[in-house]
Amino acid sequence: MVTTVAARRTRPQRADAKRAEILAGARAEFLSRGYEGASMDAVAATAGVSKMTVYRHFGSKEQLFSGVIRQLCDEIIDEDISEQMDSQPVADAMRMFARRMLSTVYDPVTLQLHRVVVAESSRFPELGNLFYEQGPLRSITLLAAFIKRHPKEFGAHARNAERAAAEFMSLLRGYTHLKALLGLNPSPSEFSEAVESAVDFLLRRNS
Amino acid sequence: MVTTVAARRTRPQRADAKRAEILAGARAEFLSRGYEGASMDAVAATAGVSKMTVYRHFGSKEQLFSGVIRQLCDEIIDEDISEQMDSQPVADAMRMFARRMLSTVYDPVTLQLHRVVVAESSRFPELGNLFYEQGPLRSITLLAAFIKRHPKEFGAHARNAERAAAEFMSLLRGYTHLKALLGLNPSPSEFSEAVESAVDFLLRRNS
DNA sequence: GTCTATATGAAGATAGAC
DNA sequence: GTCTATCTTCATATAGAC
Repeated sequence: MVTTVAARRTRPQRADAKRAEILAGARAEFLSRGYEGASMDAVAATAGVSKMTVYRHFGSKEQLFSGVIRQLCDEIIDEDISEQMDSQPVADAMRMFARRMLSTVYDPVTLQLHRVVVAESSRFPELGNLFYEQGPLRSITLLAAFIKRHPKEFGAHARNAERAAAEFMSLLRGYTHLKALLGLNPSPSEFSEAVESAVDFLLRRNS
Repeated sequence: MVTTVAARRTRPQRADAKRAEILAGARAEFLSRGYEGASMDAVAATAGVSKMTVYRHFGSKEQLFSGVIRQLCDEIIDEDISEQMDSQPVADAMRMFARRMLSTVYDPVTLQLHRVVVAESSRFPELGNLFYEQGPLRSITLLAAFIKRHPKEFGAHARNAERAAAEFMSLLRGYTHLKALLGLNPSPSEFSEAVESAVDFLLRRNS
């Protein structure tokens, strides 16, 4: 009886561990080679399991890919910084928000995720949706809520907060983001310039 | 002698015709399936030639891909509309420029090209460069020149015309472009709102 | 549940006839 | 120059032992 109980606990745990290793291996493979370029052999090798084990856990390459992307979309979400933003001057809060955004968006993993999801949006339309909702849309919504909490500072922008938030983020991304996605190396000054442009836009300080 | 002369003209023309057909077939294949997903068998079948002919003309899949992307980058360039812009009020010229940009950027072929080039920017870095230079950079440069020709209307923006032009285009793209790349269908009102936001930004009409 | 070994097909690239 | 036929490799997915 004792051994049975132990087995009941241990076996699923080991299975979960394998599952996590497979996901980790698949993540590396899909991010670096894309959906078509990735091979299930390489996934199994990287995860240190046999290919059969991969198929037992995920059924097919498509389902494994979907699992990897969903996990990444969940992980990449920024922590909610609304409280920290509310405890400082509005302009400082905006700059803080902007810098957090940039460090997330230009993280190499985020860039690769972006490339892969855009590339496979025809084959996996629901992943395109998921990526947009968990990424940009969350940030826009969070920023819009902040704007609404400070109607005086944001003036007319507060009356259309979602639109203002999206425009702020668009100025923040600029074409620097596209350059990074295309493999060009943006110069560091582009980031600080983008922050100032976006903040000035929302606070109407047209220098 | 007559036949020789005729042959001298005809053979290269036929070879060029085949070459064009191969490029057309390859374009369809690469745009719809991506680099890895595309097959040389399918390219040959779509072009109506044998696979050997494809290899005679282009040597390898990589070279064929490069040829296709280069051709697309050349074709997608907008005609120069500077003269038309100069012959009307500045605000109207900006709206015209904006609408042209949008119709180019949201063209299905452009969207697919964008997806593929971003996806393959690691394997083909020079194509990432080319795409940026022939696409966004050309538009930014053209718009910056227009701004410089009208320093009075653009005020402070004219003193940093390249930056102002890039910011204009960033507001114009907004997140609508990303949504389109992710397979989400933007609502029509997003386009006209983006045009007004971008124009208002540059002309400092903060409504 | 996980392994080794394999079925089955398709890919990129080439040989050799004409 | 273009074709048919083929080489070689590697892919996804599975069968069967333990």
